[in-house]
Amino acid sequence: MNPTTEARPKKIPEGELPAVAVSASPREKLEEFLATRGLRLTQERSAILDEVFSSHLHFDGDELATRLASRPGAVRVSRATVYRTLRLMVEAGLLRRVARPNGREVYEHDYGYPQHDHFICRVCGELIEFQNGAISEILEEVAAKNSFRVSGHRLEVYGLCSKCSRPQRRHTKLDLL
Amino acid sequence: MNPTTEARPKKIPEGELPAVAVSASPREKLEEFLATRGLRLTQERSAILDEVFSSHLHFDGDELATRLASRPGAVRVSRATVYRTLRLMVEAGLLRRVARPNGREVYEHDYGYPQHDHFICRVCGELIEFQNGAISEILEEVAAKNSFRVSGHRLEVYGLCSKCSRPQRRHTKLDLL
DNA sequence: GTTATTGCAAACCATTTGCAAGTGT
DNA sequence: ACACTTGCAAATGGTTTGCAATAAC
Repeated sequence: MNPTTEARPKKIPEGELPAVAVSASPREKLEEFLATRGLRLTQERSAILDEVFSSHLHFDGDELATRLASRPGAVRVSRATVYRTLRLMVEAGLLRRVARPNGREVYEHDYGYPQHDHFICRVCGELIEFQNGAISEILEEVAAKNSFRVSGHRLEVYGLCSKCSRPQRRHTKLDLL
Repeated sequence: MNPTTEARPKKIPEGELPAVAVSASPREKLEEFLATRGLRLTQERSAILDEVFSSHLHFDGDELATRLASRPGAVRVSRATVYRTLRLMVEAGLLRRVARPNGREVYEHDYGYPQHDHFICRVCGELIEFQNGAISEILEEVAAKNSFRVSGHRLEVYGLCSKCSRPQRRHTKLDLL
């Protein structure tokens, strides 16, 4: 019940990191986060962490659970725990949610990775990342005028990717929104 | 089964409308849309249309269904029909979906209303609209570089509204993402 | 030894859908 | 008459949660 920050190993200089400099590994970051909450780094959480950061791809809870289940010698992790842990990792600043037009919550790395947004193809559903500092700047300006304090944003740009905008377009069951 | 555009009353100059000029009422637009699809403007759809355009507020399917149910002399409209019609109205270009961080799909007018985006307060959940043409321009540029063909976007800017960023902040159960 | 954590299965919950009855043209 | 529509209730489907068993510190 002690509210002071007694357990805070290595004060990491957050905020203005140069878009590439990673001060600590995702694992360290997670450990730090868990410590400050009196939570534990269990085998399950560790396995999830490994799987999540094994590649820089977008994924959803279900996929992740399936991937974990198919790892040969690893700990079994229930779907429930996967979802619970994903929530933790979002709170810890390791992951970020990126909505997709079909109800599934899609995640991506948010730690040690520069801010970016996405193009989302209405046909094939592919996510294409892009970076543009001007957008954040504009948002800050507009926010100031509205006395709004920005802490983050989610920008989804819909349309057709180069593959799907070719002459002979195929029909896919994906035209929501 | 005739694919020609036989029923197209009043060719409306879409696209570059001056942000205020409304060429036809939402009802006309819906009728036109339904006609081209061989669909009907039923009492239920009509009632939903009225309710939807009775105020320029954001709403979700559930809310709308409840509102409709509480209208004294009006037709009863089932929840299922409300959802079905909302989908139609999105396709017709009358409504647009604006995601909210809690799973419910939020709608807003998209016809006769200028393109805009939203600030979303993490504390009170309020949606504040703002307009900024520069953002769309930037997106077009970046998209061109990525051979992506933009058809629309959804930008949600999270943070604190002026009310909630005052010194003594209250605690609310709303801190997702 | 506590207290946090997990797995399971059931619960959630907004939205969708099958189907038989009803309605618009 | 012939689709298109509706309402109802059941189904969906990703995500969450209650609870007893289990593991971490």
